[in-house]
Amino acid sequence: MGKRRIAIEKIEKRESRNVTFCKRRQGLFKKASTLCTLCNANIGIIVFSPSAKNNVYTFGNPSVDKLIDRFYNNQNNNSVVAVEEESSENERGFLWWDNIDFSNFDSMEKLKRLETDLMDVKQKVQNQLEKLINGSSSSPPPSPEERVKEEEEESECWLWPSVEDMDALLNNFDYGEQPTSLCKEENQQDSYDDQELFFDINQYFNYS
Amino acid sequence: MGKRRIAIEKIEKRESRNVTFCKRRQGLFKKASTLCTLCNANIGIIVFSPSAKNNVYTFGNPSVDKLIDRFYNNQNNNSVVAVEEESSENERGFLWWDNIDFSNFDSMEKLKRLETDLMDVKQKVQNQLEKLINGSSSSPPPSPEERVKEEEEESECWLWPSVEDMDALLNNFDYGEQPTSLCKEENQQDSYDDQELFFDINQYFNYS
DNA sequence: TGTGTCCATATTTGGGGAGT
DNA sequence: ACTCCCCAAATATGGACACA
Repeated sequence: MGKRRIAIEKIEKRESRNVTFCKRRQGLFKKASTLCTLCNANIGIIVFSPSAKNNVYTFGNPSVDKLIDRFYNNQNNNSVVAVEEESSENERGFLWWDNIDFSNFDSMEKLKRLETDLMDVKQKVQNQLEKLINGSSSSPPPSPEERVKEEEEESECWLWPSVEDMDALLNNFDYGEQPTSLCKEENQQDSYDDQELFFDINQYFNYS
Repeated sequence: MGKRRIAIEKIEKRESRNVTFCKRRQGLFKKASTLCTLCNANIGIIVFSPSAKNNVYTFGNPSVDKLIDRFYNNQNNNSVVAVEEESSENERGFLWWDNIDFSNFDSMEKLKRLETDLMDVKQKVQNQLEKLINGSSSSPPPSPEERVKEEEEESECWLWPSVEDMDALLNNFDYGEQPTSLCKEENQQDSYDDQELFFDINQYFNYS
């Protein structure tokens, strides 16, 4: 890639070698960087310099530490999941959300965001539902059977929990009609934060 | 470096993104390889694929494990020049649901399935909520190390450490991907693996 | 020793199409 | 989903020299 072609073998001249090392290392990192950006990938690189100082150069998106961490964690997950996979009898198979580690949502803040996003999905699903129901001539037209089925489904309002389910959920949280009630003696101890968020969440998951 | 110049920003078209990822990943490893040879350096690279399969590709001369090991042992004694790429995404990052192509759910059958799964997720969210509310101390207390990690992670995509879009999210599913093999100075043979299990659900998603 | 600059040439890679 | 091929256009980088 230069004015001259060079054999891909160790560069003997110390001087040239260092210069080349410097240039190519930069090039490597740049490549990694653009790859990260273009494909939204995560890359970690560790380079041990051949120089006397033996400096270590690293590149990380995100940090190398996190990537190494994830690297090892993934290996674990893989084996775990792989094992489970064999014992999976249902045709459904595992879907990613089966493996969400909810303990990661260790703050209302995080949960709140998840919930907000789910709301978004919900809306989209409903839109799609509408499309399917209202002349779905654009997409693969459902068979007459399916059509019937759709209508049935619709009346059931299958998308989100049934009223019963909703009640169960609310009860579960011992939360009741919070929106209007002023307070719950029992739960007073709970932080106000929780209460508010609670409210929000219920509202989102509620039927609309 | 192609027939056309492309902006260095996330490639939106999934298809192109994957192709580019494939090409550039190979290019990156090749660069690393020649650099190793030319300058007698030691390089380790970990690349998390943005694809649904979440393959993890690694390059190591010598093995990635040894390099990581050496990396940590050397950190204290040698200067480390690090280049940390800042995440280009907004703080929220892309989440899988941002890229769902709902037009793929062209039948009640499929939509129904999505819905069922989402319900599951919802339930889990609620459970987590419950845990948070009922004394956060009850939930499995993270180790000190993990705690620190969590805090660090928080500034980034809260959902998953270093996971920013659907592809990445699917990662958590992460399975079947053979523990990366190490490759010496040459690109490793990418494993073709992978299960059908995911295929099913993935086909519904179109991260364009 | 480690980088930056210039210039000409060696490589890489986007597009498009195809195969596994 | 991931590779490979072809080809042209976009980059990367030797070699030489300069700077800190």
